[in-house]
Amino acid sequence: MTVKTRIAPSPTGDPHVGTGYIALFNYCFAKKHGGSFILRIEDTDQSRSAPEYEQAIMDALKWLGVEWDEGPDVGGPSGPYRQSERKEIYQEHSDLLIEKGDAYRCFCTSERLDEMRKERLAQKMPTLGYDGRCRHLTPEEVQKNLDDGVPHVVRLKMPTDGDTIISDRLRGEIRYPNYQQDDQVLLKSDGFPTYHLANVVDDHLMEITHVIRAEEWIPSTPKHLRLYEAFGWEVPEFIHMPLLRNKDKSKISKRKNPTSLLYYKAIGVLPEAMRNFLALLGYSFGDDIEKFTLAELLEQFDIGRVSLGEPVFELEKLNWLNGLYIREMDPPELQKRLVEHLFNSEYLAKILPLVQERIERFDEFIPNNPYFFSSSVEYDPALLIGKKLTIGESLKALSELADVMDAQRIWTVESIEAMLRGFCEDTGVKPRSLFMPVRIAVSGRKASPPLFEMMDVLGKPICQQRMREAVSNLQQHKILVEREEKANS
RNA sequence: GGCCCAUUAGUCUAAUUGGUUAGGACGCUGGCCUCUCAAGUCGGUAGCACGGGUUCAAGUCCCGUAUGGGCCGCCA
Repeated sequence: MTVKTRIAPSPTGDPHVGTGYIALFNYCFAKKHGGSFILRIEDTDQSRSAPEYEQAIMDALKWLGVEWDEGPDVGGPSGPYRQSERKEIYQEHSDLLIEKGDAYRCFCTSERLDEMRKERLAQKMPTLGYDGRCRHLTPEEVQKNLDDGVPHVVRLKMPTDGDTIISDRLRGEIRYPNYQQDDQVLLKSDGFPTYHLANVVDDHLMEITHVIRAEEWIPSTPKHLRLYEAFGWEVPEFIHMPLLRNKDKSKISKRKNPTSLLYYKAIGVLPEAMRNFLALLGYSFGDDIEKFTLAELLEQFDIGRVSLGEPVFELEKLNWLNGLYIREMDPPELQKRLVEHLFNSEYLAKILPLVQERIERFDEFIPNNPYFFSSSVEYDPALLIGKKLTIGESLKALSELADVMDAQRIWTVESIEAMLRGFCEDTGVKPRSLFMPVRIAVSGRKASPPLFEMMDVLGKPICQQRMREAVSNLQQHKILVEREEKANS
């Protein structure tokens, strides 16, 4: 048996450290066993997927040093590798299941489902999933709905008794009682598959032998097993990796942590350090060795050495590792990489038009514009309070804007201006009140080049992080102010 | 609310067939080095969540409790 693993990211956001993390382990496992590793794009959510994100994910994985043998860009024997291009395959498989009686059409509206969920949550009912209403529709009723053009989904029929046992390489056997599994949607009303169907069908057709994915998938694995069984397919081996955590131990999230690989690249984390650091989360090299190359890791890799604790994504060790890599670098190589990173001609060419009118001598170039060269900025948090706004209003605006910024797909002067002005229209906050705090947040200065141009040059990852920092700074400032007021009254 | 996963210092982890003064690293901290800082180097700090069992012997096995987390979407 040839080992085959995959990373299956969804292009719905910036390249995530978790994707890099899981990709790294899939890659190592495949290569260690002389197998292959494939990249599959899971873009079945039409409303959220975007080609820009797909490209960014591929670039980020390459940056990390994780290379795939098959994928949308390089092709391969099991293509296409983009799920949006495999729609018919899923529909055929869905039809097959309906024919065999393992799946059924469901005509329930999302409104009804929402209401049901809310009610059950309120009543603290043990099961929150689908109640199976359409499971017992007669063929005539189904036909009538179909004839009437009622939108519908296809659901998997789960067994109502017995147990499903998941076998996990790291965790042993996990037993789930079937009665509490609801009938998962396989095909959405837009004809696209959900993760569950697409994932199982593709893993089979692409001959994936080992599914290495995050822990959050454990609860839906019984559904996947049911699908393999219904199709009569051989089940791959499951390996559920621990989930990366915020400092408060919750699942890593962009509100509490920079989660974009682009950000780490932007602040000058070396890819070899990032990869080394990611490997260290949940994995130990052995022999007390903490710094190792990809080749060294591959040499001794053993998936059984993964520990199941919940690793907190803390940057101190990353910084230390990065320093180690910098110190060992040959000075010419270091110079080359530093110039590429911070003083490349493309970057300077974007900065200069903004700075040209604002300097009188070259020696002012960097000190007058430190925000272009340093990843963090410093300022008085009180400056983040917009004109005619209270602290609370400013905080709300900046925090909401940070969310809007996260979802911004295209980062150009025009799109940034549209985003900021659109935000003002949507929220009723005046540009006069908003733009200065944003300027402070991204540059730390009251006087700076024009905001949109400056944000374009700084790039999305840096602006995002500075916005998050601003929100956090203002939050702390608010607490201080409130405490003072209390003391005075 | 139900189910599931996890639990070694502030953080990442070792100890993977029960036997160690529980090891390493980051961080923090002290000394040395040194024109300063950093780096380097030598030291220090701090841990088996708790309670029961099994055993000559438990971080390790079993049970319970607690804590943290995940999932319960026409998201993935």
